[in-house]
Formats: sequence, C-alpha cells, structure tokens
Amino acid sequence: MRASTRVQPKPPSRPRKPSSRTASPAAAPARKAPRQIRSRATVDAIVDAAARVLRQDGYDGTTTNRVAEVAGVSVGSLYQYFPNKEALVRELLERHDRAMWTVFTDQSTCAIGRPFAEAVPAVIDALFAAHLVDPQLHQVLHQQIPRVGALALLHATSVRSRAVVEGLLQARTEEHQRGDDVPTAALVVVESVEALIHASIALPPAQANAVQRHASELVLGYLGVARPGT
Amino acid sequence: MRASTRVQPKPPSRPRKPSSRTASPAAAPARKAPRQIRSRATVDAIVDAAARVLRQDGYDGTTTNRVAEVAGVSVGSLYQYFPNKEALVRELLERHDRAMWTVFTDQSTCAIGRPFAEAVPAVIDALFAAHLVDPQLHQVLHQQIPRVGALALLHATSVRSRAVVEGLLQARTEEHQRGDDVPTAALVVVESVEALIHASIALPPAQANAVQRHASELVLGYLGVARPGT
DNA sequence: TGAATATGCGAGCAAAAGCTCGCGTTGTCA
DNA sequence: TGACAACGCGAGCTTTTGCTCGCATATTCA
Repeated sequence: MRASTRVQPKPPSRPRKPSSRTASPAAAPARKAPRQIRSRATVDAIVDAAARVLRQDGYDGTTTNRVAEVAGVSVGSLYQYFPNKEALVRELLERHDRAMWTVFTDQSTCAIGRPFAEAVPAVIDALFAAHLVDPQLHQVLHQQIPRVGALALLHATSVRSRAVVEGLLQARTEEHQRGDDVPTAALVVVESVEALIHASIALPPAQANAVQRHASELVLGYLGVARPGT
Repeated sequence: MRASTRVQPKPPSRPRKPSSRTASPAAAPARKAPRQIRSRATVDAIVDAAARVLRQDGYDGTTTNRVAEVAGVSVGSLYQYFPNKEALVRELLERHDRAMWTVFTDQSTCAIGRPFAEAVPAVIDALFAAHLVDPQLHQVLHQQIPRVGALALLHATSVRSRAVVEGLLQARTEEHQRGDDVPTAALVVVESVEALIHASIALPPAQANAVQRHASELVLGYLGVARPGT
C-alpha cells in the first residue's frame, strides 16, 4: 500500500480561499458520492472525526489534515468526498441541525394541544432539550455560521422554531396578550430563550436548571399568561 | 525615504500563531509606547484603520498588512506598537468597550432613582443605546472574543451591566418578584436583552424599535412589575 | 549643528494550511 | 480470473499571512 511521490513542478495556479472578504454565496462545487460500503464507512469516519476535532479544537484549530488523521484516512480520501473544508463543516452542520430538529419536534408537537400555560413551557423545554444534542459542537458551529456561509442552515433551527412559535401564538390569540404583533412576539420569545440556552451551556447544572425554569416564566410573563403555580 | 532590502538568510525560527488550540492566557508581550506626536498619530491611524478593515472584512479578512496599508503606514511601524494582531484587536476592543460603557452609565445612572417601572426601561434603553456605538464593529468583535482571549473584556460590558442590574434588583427587592434569586434574575434579564439587541441590529429600524419596546415589557413582565400603561 | 534617539520603511522569510496528483489497492462483474 | 472501476494513499506544492530586520529619515537636545 505505498503510493507514489512526485508532482509536476508547476501547475498554473489556484484561487484558494475566497478570503471571506469576497464571501462566495455560490458555495459547494460538490464531489462524488460513495458507492461501495467501504467508502461509506470512510465518509462516516471523516464526518465523525470532524465533529470530534471541531468540538475539541474549535474551528481554527481544525485542519483537514488533522481530521483525516483522526479519521484514520488520508487527506486525499477526504478531498475525494468533500471539495473543501467548508463543505465538510456544512455537512456536519446539516447533520447536527437535523438531529436537533428531530428532538425539538418530538418533544413539542405532543404538547401543543395542551392548555397554553402548559404548552408554552413545553415548547421552551423542547428547545432546551434540542440544544442538549452535542452542546459543545453546537457552540462551535453556532459561532462559525457566518464563516461557513451557512447562515441559512443553523439559522434553520431558529427560523423553523420561530415559525412554530409564531403559529402557536397566531392560532390562539385569545389566550395571550401579544396578538397585536405576533411576528415580533415570536422573535422576542425565540431569541431570548435561545440566548438563555446558550448562556446556560456554560453554567453549572444547578444554575442551568434555574435558568431553564426562569425562561418559561420570562415568556409567560411577557405573554401575559397566568403561571400554573400562581 | 527608501529603505534597505535584504535580510540575513536564516534567523533560527519562530513560534508563530499559538494556533488557538493552545490558546495562551498569558497574551500581550507589550510594545513600546509612542513618545513624539508623530508616532501618536501613527498609532491612531493604525487603530482607526483596524476598525475600518474589521468592520468591512471581518476578523479573517483583516490582515496586518492590509491594516497598515489602509492606515498609510508600513507593517514595520504597526509591529513597533503592537506585538501582534491579537494585541491590536484587543486595543480596539478596549476602546470600544470604554465608549459603550460611557454611554451606558451616562444614560442609566440618572434614571436609577426613579420609580421601578420607569427605571427598568431606562436601564434597558441605555443598553440599547450603548450598542448603537458602532454596531458593525461590535458585531465582529463580539463574534471574535473567544479568539482574542479577551473574553474578560467585551464580556466586561455584559458583566458590568449585569452587576448594575443585580445591584438594582438587590436594592429594591420589595418592588419586584425575583428577590429569591437575584443573581439568576440579573443573568436572565441582561442575557435576553442583549440577545434582542443583537437581533435588532440586523432588523429594519421600524421593527428594531418594536423589539426595543418589547424588551422592556419582557423584563417588566418577568419581574412582575405593573407596566406604566396598564 | 551634530550626535543621539525615536520613528518609519518594506522586501521578504518561515510556518501553516488547503489541496492536488500519480499511482497502488481493493472490490465488482462478466 | 482478468479487466475495469471505485477507493485510498500521502508526499509535497502553492498561497497566505504574521512578523523580522537592517537601514533611512525625522526629531530632540546639548
């Protein structure tokens, strides 16, 4: 299993990084898809390794060479399936987003029919739960969205959960006091709750729980809904 | 004003970037301070240029060479006053933080003696106003805190304003309903308000204003304080 | 006015990181 | 079982970028 050595002296030149100044919205040139089982395993190994390295070393500390090394494959193999680093991260982003969304919908849908004062905390708790899917990776990914040009993606979780909240508020206008401006209300709710979630990730579990409880009360107070215990 | 040319062939070696994996908490080796007026102007030009470039091109798009170019000086001059890129950004961070803090205290202190239902919105509005000092730069800086090792700095605005809020809540426990856990309450308030501020930066002015109004109501509802107009 | 000091210059080095390419290896299919 | 394709390899090229260093120019001061 040895490979050859030399490379011809001077292949013209290459564009390399778009340099973020000219952030290309065009993005992924795509690469070939795995056909045999062997290669599918390789791709998985690469993606898993990317997640590990990203979690541990952050975006900048993550190099394609390192990812390949951790995955136990060579860089060449990596570039056979991902046109560039960005595409690799984007793939990870999509997987992560799917996982979070699954958790969120699983936990929130069943609660939406219940009384408002219960439904709201349930949705909020679902959002918290969704963020418990690999919080470290989420952190890194969340910080790096603008650089991956995938604004529209991790945003996807926010955008979609905002849509859910907006739908909920719109459907039951008589049960709260924000009927005059539902879109803004949804934005306020999701945005502030997500902030609390991100803050609580770095907190000791005890206080994180406190913050989660307060998140519900924050929103209920804002919506003018009488709290269950009051 | 020409300069020389060659450099000796091989000065041993240099460590270069700490690579973010080994993020050094030690940080800035410091450099010499400007003594003549001429050099003070140079330093200002450099910092101003850094702000401009950072605003326009983001952290990654910002290179020391480009900053020097925009400042109208040479890289050599830049490195005479800043040991590295990080130190330059840190300086900018400190300036920005000072400016924001000034605005915040100016607007909030005068309102703290007023009735609670007025004081709270005043403090929140002050926080909004503070973020109007160069929002674009704030955005970039805010995203890059972890990489500049200056967590403790831009965080400073958050930490200090949280202290203000905590003081306010602690001093007037009878006027709100979060006396049982003031630290968490302060965290919840500052964190969610800041999230709304950051969200509103990207919004059209009309909706940004709506969000700002809602921010006050969010907090007042959470604290269980009767709103002025209700 | 001349030495000493401060300031400024900018070509270019060295390290890091993304990525390619020619070839060896494994799997598939007739 | 042989041929063809999919897969895997990894040395090393190329670009980028932070940063240095020897020297020129400006300022200060006795």
